[in-house]
Amino acid sequence: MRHVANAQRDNRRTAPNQFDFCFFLNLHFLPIYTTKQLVRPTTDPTLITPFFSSSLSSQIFSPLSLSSPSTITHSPYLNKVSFSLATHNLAASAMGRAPCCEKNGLKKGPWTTEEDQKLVDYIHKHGCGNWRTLPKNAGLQRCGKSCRLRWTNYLRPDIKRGRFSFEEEETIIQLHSILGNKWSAIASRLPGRTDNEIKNYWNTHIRKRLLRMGIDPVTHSPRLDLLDISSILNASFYGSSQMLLGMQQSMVNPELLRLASSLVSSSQQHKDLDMCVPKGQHNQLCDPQVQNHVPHFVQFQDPVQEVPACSTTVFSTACVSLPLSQPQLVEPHNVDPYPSSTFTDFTYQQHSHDDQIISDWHKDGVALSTLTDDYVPQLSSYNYYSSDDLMYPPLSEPSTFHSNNSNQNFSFASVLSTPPSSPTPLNSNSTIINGNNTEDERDQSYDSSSMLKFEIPDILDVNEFM
DNA sequence: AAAGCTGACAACCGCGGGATC
DNA sequence: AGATCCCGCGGTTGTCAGCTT
Repeated sequence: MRHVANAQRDNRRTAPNQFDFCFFLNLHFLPIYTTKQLVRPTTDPTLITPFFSSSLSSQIFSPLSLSSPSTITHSPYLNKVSFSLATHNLAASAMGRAPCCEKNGLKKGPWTTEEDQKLVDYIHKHGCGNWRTLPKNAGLQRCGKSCRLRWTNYLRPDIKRGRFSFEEEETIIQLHSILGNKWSAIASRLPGRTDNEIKNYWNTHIRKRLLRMGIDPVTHSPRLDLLDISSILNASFYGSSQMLLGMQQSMVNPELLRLASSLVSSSQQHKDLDMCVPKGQHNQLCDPQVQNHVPHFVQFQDPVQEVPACSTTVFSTACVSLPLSQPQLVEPHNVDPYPSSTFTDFTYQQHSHDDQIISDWHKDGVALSTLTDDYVPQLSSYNYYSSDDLMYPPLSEPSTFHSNNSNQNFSFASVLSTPPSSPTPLNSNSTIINGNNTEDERDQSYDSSSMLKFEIPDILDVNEFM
């Protein structure tokens, strides 16, 4: 049965993603101030007030972060000694692999507690020097590679297991938009998290979520081909009351309908990047290797011309322009266009090269921002965190931010992301992402009317930023 | 209750790059 | 300069638990 299930799973892997209607709605109209406000709207206006407060991230979700702190989750394999090596090797053989340890009679598969203890004891005494000789010296029938992986991904004492916080997830997404699948580089900026853990979390949570949102998880750009616009416009989708609610909020807007049609047409015209991509970057964009490192604000932009009153709002990692039905302009004052609280927040010393990449892209973002006279902002404003659920973007004015100066770029991340000089959020248990309670909570949260009708409370004086 | 499906994640693999000989 | 060794990385798989049908 198992192999049948796996075969079916494999088939699913190649199957196209089922379009999820609600994510289309999320995709283009959801303000992305930061996902936090939208994902976790609070009914307490005082928690909304510090909209541009660096302490927002820790405050905004406090009502929902009361759930249990991170719990240590132990490996399901840890106490399961019974492991069929023959079966495993058979499977490996079927996969066409050449098992690296089999020829040496070395054990593979799940680690036992005894093995773990041996490894830990040895490393505590001698350190983890030569992985090749370590297993022999430690009395383990494992290859060095296996020992290293076990140590680095599981046994290392500084590993922070448990659920990912919102801050961590946001950091992962931000960094992934710049670094691509450089999991180790991303992990170096998430203390206590391993690259494997982040990779798994990305693949099992974030990636799927982005896909359902119609966002290319590689480029972090909207992928119109992931969306079945025609099905959106199909009346059959009206079956769900929730969808209907969303439709009432989103599709009723004629601008949205126009946008939908424009998206359909523009989806066929995405090849031409000249209008927004400086020469010299074109080739990079064509290079899939480079694409991973291309912030999406330099990518497909053309649909925006279909939408009036779009502003140029350059985020540190997510260029978001918010379509407005009215040119309600908000110009943030006293906002450092290149604040130190964006990527320069990362004070880690490792991966200087990747830091340079981040820095470079930051500069590129700045450079691009200087082109904003001609720069066509990206149409979509989407929320990475809209998860699997309905998150209908508000079209109400207060929740949209525009600049009345096309040259005015400002980074929401600068004011909404993890506060500078505050490493604690990343380790905080206060905001939990993955886990039984939070996924459910998030589901409930998204389904709630407060989510669907998210608005910035009156107490937030938007005029202050106008 | 059983079968099937899905999510999650530990563990494996091959490959590439740097260090060393 | 070339060969080999070693390590780390990213992609992939296997397995289990829980859920759904």
